[in-house]
Amino acid sequence: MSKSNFETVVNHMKSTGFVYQGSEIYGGLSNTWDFGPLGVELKDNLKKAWWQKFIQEDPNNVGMQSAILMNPQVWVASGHVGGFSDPLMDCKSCKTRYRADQLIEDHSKGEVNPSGWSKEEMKQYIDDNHINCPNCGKHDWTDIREFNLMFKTFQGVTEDSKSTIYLRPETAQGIFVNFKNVQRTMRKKLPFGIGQIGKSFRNEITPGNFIFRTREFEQMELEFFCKPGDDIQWYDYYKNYCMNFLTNIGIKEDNLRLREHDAEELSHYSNGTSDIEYRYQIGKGNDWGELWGIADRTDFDLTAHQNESKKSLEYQDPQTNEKYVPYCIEPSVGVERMMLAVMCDAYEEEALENDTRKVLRLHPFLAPYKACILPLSKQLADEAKGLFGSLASSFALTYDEAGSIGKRYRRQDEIGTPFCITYDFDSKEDNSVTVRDRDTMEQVRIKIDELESFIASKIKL
RNA sequence: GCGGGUGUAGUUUAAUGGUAGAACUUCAGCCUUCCAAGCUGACUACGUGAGUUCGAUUCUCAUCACCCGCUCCA
Repeated sequence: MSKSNFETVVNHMKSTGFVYQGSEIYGGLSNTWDFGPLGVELKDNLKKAWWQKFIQEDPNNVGMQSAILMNPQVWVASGHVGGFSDPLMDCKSCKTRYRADQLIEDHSKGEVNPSGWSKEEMKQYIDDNHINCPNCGKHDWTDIREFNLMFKTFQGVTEDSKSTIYLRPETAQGIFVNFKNVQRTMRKKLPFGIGQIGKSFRNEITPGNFIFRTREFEQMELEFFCKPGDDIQWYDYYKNYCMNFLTNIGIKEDNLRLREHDAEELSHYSNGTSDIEYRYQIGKGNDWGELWGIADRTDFDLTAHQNESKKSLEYQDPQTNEKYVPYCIEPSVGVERMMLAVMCDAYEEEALENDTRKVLRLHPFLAPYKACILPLSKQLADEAKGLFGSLASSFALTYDEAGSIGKRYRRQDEIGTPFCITYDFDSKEDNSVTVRDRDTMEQVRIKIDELESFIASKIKL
């Protein structure tokens, strides 16, 4: 049993139909990846798992799906237009890149707060105060360039600036702006949560590491609203809940850790932020990578939208008639990152007597195919296809008749199929098939009538 | 975006200033009654573009992509 490493897993995903390079036949487009037939199944199953555990099984929570394109004022309120664009400048001498505001803050030891300054003001301050490159000591700066992380596009046929809109950089704001709608129409009382799964877009300065950081990605976010003061308990609750979710879907506990942000790292509006990190083992000295962010965002977002929109986002307590803006706990996770973590822990090269077997030990709930239907001989192909037809409406299945039976088992091992169902020469007589287990490699005889409930019982989360 | 590295079939690779050979994979046929069998055959590659040259996969330049750092985050 050899330890899987990141590179092997990436190669495996590329060569077995999970992920392809984006726009490959045109030379690619940097940091875009397409999910193949197996990748989309796995990704979909991860989303189903999240939805089941965070929405379906939790009487407090409901789901929604907001539009990717939103009124630009949303991003003013959230701080993504303006404050969140990074003013970057490079040292021409040693080519190191800095954030201008960071340089000024560090230089003044925190006494000067350049947030809200224009880039000209910042450049002026840096020149006036002779702030030199911390790396090489020279004063040879490029101009400051605003780097906004939001993708811009235009709404309407004419490309004038009035119709400039953005692709959302996070799904959360779509929830905040619908807080009242959901609360009223679902007749929700605090505490309750609203969850959403969907694509977000960020013009990252440095994307990379395969699907770990891409400019287009999919988030699963829950905004859990509660009474101010109750936030600490729910914050802790969700830290645990998320951690349990991950181990439940097959991520190894040893490869997970919870890292609490310290005071300096903490956003000014946050009462606490933790990252669940996974040991991706990407590159050297970069073992741990952020997987799931859990933040106590206080009433920051709802208050910001209340101020910007001039619409009340207060909640009235039905018992006390007290009115207040709720606090919010936000567990936010990237689907692709979760997929990567799951794959890294599932992949194994298992040494057998004469060879090694590549096997993806995916939780059956997540497996792209729940079972593969195999005729023991091609003479049994018609019967096996009939069996496929009778089960395909219940599960994602595949079918294979090419090559030896052992070869076909191994093909399924590589893509994580938990069960192989072999229709043999006795099947017609005894109305049974052989079910071979991916993990134990053991075989059991199962009545065809009982096959559906057998599989169903094995693939639950 | 900046610095460094890499680029030959799906994968791993070989050779070469005269347009590429293999293994595994895949596919077809034969065979095969439960863990990568065998036999026969087939498909598929010099990332892209330009330059030098009689001729370039090989040399030069550009470009694209990927990897490692800087930075950031789900």
